Amino acid sequence: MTMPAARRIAHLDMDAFYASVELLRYPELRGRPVVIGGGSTAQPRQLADGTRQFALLRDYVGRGVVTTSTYEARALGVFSAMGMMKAAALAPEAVLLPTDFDSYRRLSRQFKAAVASIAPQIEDRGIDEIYLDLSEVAGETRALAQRIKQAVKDATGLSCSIGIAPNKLLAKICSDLEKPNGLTIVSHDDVPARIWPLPVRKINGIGPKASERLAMLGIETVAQLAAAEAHLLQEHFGLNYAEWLRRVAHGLDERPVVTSSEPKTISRETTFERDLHAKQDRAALSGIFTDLCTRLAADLLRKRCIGRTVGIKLRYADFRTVTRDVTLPHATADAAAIRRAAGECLRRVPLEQRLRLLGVRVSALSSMDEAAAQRAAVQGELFASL
DNA sequence: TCTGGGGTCCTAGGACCC
DNA sequence: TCTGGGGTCCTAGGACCC
Repeated sequence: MTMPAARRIAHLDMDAFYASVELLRYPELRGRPVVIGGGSTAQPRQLADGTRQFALLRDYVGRGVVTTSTYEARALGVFSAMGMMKAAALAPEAVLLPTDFDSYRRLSRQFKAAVASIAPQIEDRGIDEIYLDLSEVAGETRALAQRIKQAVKDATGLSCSIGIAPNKLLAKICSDLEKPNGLTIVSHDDVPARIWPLPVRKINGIGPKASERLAMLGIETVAQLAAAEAHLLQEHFGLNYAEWLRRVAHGLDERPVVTSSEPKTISRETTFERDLHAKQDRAALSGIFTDLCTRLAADLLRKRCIGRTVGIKLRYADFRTVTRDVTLPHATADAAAIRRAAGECLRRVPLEQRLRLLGVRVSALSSMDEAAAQRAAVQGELFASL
């Protein structure tokens, strides 16, 4: 029997990415707690003496959340996804900056291009992280990782953390172990010593709900998960998830590094500054709804996509979320067609309660250009048959 | 000091078809 | 006309991730 060759997989994660990009632009903020996000639009003001004046977190009012924070802000308890008002209570003196996605995307392209020049097998996992398959790349592992880190630094001025392991599961866990500017290499034999002591929450795919339920079974570490009775996990999590839990607890994961993929859904949503009522705020709501459809149609066009299923999402004041969708006879990217279909969906949902969020979504996507080519081919056949 | 916006994947029931 | 088994599509909700 032949065993497949062991793989060499890396996970590369940029350190506090958005915040670090902002520090490139505003170096005087180094060492200070800085928070990005909150839907804030306030740009720093240039003063007459050449210095800049920044907004402070304590002056924030609104319902935004923290997108990223510097390590100094994290030391004060401010983390991603935390409500800004809560963050302001913890770190009133922290500097508040608005998000600037255009800059982050530009730096993202730069670091990925730098990595690709050394290791071309890249799986995109969002703006600030990637997986790499290094199995076919020459070089001793640590030296290779150092080269990649240096290439990222040279291209962007930013640091990253890299984990290298036989699979994506372990590489992802590793990249987090020595952050920031980390480099962690783990083999399968290291799993008991390096992975088992960690809380189960460190596993990508075990979120707040699952870790809560595991804790109720007395399972808090990966070691305890690895030692858990199979039937106990099956009772509480079902056959598939229980089997997955058992495998990841032993560090097993065969997923390939996927170097290209097509989008499945494209969506736009917005949380209102204050909760809106379908009747009293009908005009405002209608304007927002149409605007979402217009922006969504523009996104579809930019990505050369059309979609056959149109859906809405709404969130009530009490945070309950409902969705409705409808599948059309033909795929579309047209704002008015999307608006009509989404309007039908909206009519199927109760609207007595106030709303805090409205979203529009298009799925069952296909390529605009392939669809056009197929229409042309069909027309050609028709013509030829005449 | 209540909780953004953009995604992916999974489950589960019902319709519908053979 | 009392009841199958498999497959696919559609819809709704939820967990999770960045």
